[in-house]
Amino acid sequence: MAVSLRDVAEAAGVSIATASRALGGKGPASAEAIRAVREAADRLGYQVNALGKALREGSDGVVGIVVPMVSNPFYASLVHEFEDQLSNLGLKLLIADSHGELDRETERLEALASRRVRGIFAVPAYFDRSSPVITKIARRLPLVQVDRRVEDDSALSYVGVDNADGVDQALRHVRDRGATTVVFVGADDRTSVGRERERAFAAGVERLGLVAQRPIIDRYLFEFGLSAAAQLLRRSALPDAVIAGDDLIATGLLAGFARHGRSVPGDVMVTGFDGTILSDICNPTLTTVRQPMAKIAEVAIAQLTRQIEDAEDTGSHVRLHTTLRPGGSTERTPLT
Amino acid sequence: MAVSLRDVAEAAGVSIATASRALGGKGPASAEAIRAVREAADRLGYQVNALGKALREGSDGVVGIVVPMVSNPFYASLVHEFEDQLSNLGLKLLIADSHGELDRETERLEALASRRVRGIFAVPAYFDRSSPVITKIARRLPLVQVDRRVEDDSALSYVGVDNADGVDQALRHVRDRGATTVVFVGADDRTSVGRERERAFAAGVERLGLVAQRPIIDRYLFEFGLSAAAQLLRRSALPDAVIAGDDLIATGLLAGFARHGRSVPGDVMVTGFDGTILSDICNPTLTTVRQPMAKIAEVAIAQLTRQIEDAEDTGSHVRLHTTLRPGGSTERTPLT
DNA sequence: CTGAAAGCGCTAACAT
DNA sequence: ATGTTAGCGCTTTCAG
Repeated sequence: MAVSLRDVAEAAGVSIATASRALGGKGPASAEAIRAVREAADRLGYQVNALGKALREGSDGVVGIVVPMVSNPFYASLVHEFEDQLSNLGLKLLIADSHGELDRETERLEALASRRVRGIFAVPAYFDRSSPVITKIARRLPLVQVDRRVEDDSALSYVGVDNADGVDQALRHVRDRGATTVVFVGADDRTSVGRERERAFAAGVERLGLVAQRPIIDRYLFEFGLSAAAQLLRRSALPDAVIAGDDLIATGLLAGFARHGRSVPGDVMVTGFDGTILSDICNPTLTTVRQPMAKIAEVAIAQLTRQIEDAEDTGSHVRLHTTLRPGGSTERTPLT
Repeated sequence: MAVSLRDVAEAAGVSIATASRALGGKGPASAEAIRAVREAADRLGYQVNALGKALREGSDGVVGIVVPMVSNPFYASLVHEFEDQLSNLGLKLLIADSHGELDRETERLEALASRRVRGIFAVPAYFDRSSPVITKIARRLPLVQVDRRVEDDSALSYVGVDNADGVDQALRHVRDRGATTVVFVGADDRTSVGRERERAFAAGVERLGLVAQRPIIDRYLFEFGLSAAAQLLRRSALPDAVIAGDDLIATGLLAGFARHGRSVPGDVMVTGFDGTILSDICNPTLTTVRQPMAKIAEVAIAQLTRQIEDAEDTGSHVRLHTTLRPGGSTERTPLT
């Protein structure tokens, strides 16, 4: 089998304790011992067994993240950011995909917890139904909610964006470009994000004096955007602008309208949410509400670190700002 | 701290061994003991410490995957597939991002190996320079190369697609639509995939009697496709078709041409590679060479499983077939 | 500075 | 069927 510390110690002619100190650089060790042990370790191709080390130390340098769907470019980028920044701290990332389902989410969270990861970043599948698991796990170990949160989470940490303001930015943007009738095409209204965006839309419409058509709500999928476009075209009149719940839906709308020969932004304007690469790729490019993904990861990691260091740390909620990035999908002469 | 098996055993009034058997369902245990132990475990909120279990058993149910960049939709989807299928086998996925850099790749592979993961899926950063580390790790534990491979890897397992045939499918497709001059815009020619596609292009051009312009090679990035389009436009004449190294580059080309007022497929046809969601999102939709991602994951997992079960298992190479998926980017009347 | 020994939590012989 | 015991590989008192 693999070579263990014992083998190295034997080969170096020292005790296993000395070998450990020599390699770990923690306790005292003579230069001579260090040299001999290092030499033996090299020669034998020794590598610490992280499991043994972790068992002894209570936990290893692994943190987990549970996202609803890695293949959604937004979460892919987010995971990328986390992996990146965590690696600079010497931490590894265990990733789990909940598919936005409670069962899978529960199972994954339990698995991570039982592995004694140092902490967990979670994007809850549901606003209400995920609450018990998330709360339960958070009692056992450091946990930071990212992007989405659960209800009754005043004791939990959370990092996300100001969705209400984000939707408002989109609404004002299309309003300034002449829109009077608008519609919201969003998703997952049983998630905090879905609810927040949908409500912000309703409130914003009211405040800005716009007219809202009946919203269409389903899932964060390109295919949904596609079918939503068809649905909108079946209605008596197209709105001036469609505010989509995320970039995936927005690009689906774009493709759907194109497929039916409608022009964006000519016949209808479209805005997205997230600021993923998708917004650059589509044609016209997508006006979207950009989330500061690197910053989200940074703040979330800082929060988790604080919780790890101070078990008493009480959860804090952080809302970061979004920025509207104008693209071709709303390119009209602004009103003055 | 957390409640351990010992606590449960005590509470249930049995020995720790009985408790283990009662919970694990492995050895013999009386119905009465099982009931008592379960009850105690529930009451105390016991959860196995996966670390202790893993140390004892030599490894835990974790496998690792190292990809060059999770935020590339192709790898995001691949990771998604792996996570999905592995979870059905009760395995967890530890993910690492090499950024396509040798240093990071080496570090991540070592870390995974030292954690005694059951096995590793790796997309090597380089065809040549990654060879030593991949080979070394593969000697220590089950490893399957995915998508890309290293040189001198006859002893290593590999699962990927027939890139040569894939590029050929694209070439024949544009040839059938009237293309005579073509150009390859690819990337990472120090990876197996980059080389294979580039060579297949050169060979295919020859065989089909087409005329190739000087290729442009850089990285698998949208931004590169964008600048490559500009570069092509600066040349004396635009080719009839551009064969891109992947979807990211292809969509960059599409955006680049659009930005300069050129029509695709009118002025120039474009094909991609991978079959990611990007090909649906762009406008026109992208004709692309689809990789069977689910199948790739399936075969790779089967190979890893075989290696885990049989340490002597000698590496096998599997090349899966690609399928050309026609999109708007090459929509012309086929010649007859 | 070094070695002996304990123990992290768990499972698997082995003995009863 | 159950309990005792021996480690998995490592770090860390505690003596010396």
